[in-house]
Amino acid sequence: MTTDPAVRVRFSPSPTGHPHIGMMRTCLFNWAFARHHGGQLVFRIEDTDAARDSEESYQELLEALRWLGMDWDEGPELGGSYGPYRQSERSEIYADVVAKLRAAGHVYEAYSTNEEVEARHRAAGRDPKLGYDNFDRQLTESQRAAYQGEGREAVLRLRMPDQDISWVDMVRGDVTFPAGSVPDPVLVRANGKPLYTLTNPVDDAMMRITHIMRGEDLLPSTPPRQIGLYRALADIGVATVMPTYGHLPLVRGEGNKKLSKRDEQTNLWYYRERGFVPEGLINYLALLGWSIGPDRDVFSPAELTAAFDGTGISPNPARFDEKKAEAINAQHIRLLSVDDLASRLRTHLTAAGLTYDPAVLAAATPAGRRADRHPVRCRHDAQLPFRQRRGRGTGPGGGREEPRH
RNA sequence: GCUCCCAUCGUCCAGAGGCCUAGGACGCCGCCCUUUCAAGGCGGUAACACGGGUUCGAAUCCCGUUGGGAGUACCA
Repeated sequence: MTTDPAVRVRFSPSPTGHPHIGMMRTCLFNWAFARHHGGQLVFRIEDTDAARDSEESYQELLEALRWLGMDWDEGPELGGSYGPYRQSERSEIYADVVAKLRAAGHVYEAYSTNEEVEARHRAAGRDPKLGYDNFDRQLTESQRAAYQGEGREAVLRLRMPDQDISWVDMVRGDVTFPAGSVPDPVLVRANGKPLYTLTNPVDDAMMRITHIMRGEDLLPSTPPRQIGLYRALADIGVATVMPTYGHLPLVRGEGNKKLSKRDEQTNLWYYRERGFVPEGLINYLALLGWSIGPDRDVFSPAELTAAFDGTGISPNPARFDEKKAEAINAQHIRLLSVDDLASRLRTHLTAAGLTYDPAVLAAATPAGRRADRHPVRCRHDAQLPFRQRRGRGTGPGGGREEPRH
């Protein structure tokens, strides 16, 4: 395999639930990396789990990226030369790859149930929770026929290479998994539908992805399996470029745990509703595992992409600190022009079902920008003049509109 | 259990062997400014997990311990 000098990265979420703040951070790093290097960002939807994926969620993902101002070069709604970009539309491609893998002997049919695997571990005196034991690798024709005779349906598993698997991680340096520590993964379900374990590496290979930056939560299982599969894909001519991996530190919530989907703080819209501006949120997110330079933490998206070359990413997990996020956001708000802020305020006023008077808004905005942490609070300021006019006869802006900027 | 990852103030980041009596930011605590709340100014609080090496010299390199996290699905 060769190393392709042009940078091609991807953002490949599954459309389940609302846009997750951790996911957005992952996308941000990929976006910044692509923009910095003048490369391409491929936006791909991994919707191979019909039971969990939803159209609403997909639409929210699009809206999320647009709101944050992260543009992509290939993807749904846009096209590109490696499409389609929704995995649910790529069935024939996967079927073709599977046929080749099968012909080359890289995959095999497995009939074992989890119970049978555990029973075998127990019988051999091993920990029953060890995972799949690669038992079906050496099934004979007659054994296979017997299982089929019972009406069992097989999953397709990848024959993992019998060597240590190691790679140089962009964030962590050398990482090695000993041979035999990762069981043969299932690539295709018994019902014939491909799994993420197959589609993700296949698409990365076929879309010529050069760098894979994603969350650390995927580190223990995914890279070994993917590298194993990549070798097989190279063998059958599907993969030409071995991507470089970079595993980004986890974003944690208030506890010490990874941000959980049930926590409202993981939902991107939570921040938008609370008055975060995209610039502010992006700035804060970038601070989680990275820094633009010594003793500096306020910067624009443009400054981010100019500086973000993929080096210097911290390997340790970061806690999402809402207070600091708000503080960074507030600095961005103060950087906004009065007109700009006023127009953004309008959205919030309208969303809150409040009427607004342009004159009042114009008067309150400078004060709001000067003082408040986010537009939601400015909104209260914008209402203030009404109260004051009634109660104390003070003019719009409460006398605070003196031009101090 | 097994595999992998991580380890500097409460939190995030700086520090890539001597510049460190460890710096910035958020938070917190004072004071100043201010009709309120903010914002702003000034000051303060607070950390290199532990133990061994290597070295003239270690927050920085190596090993171990401890602690934390993640994964261990026909989810992604």
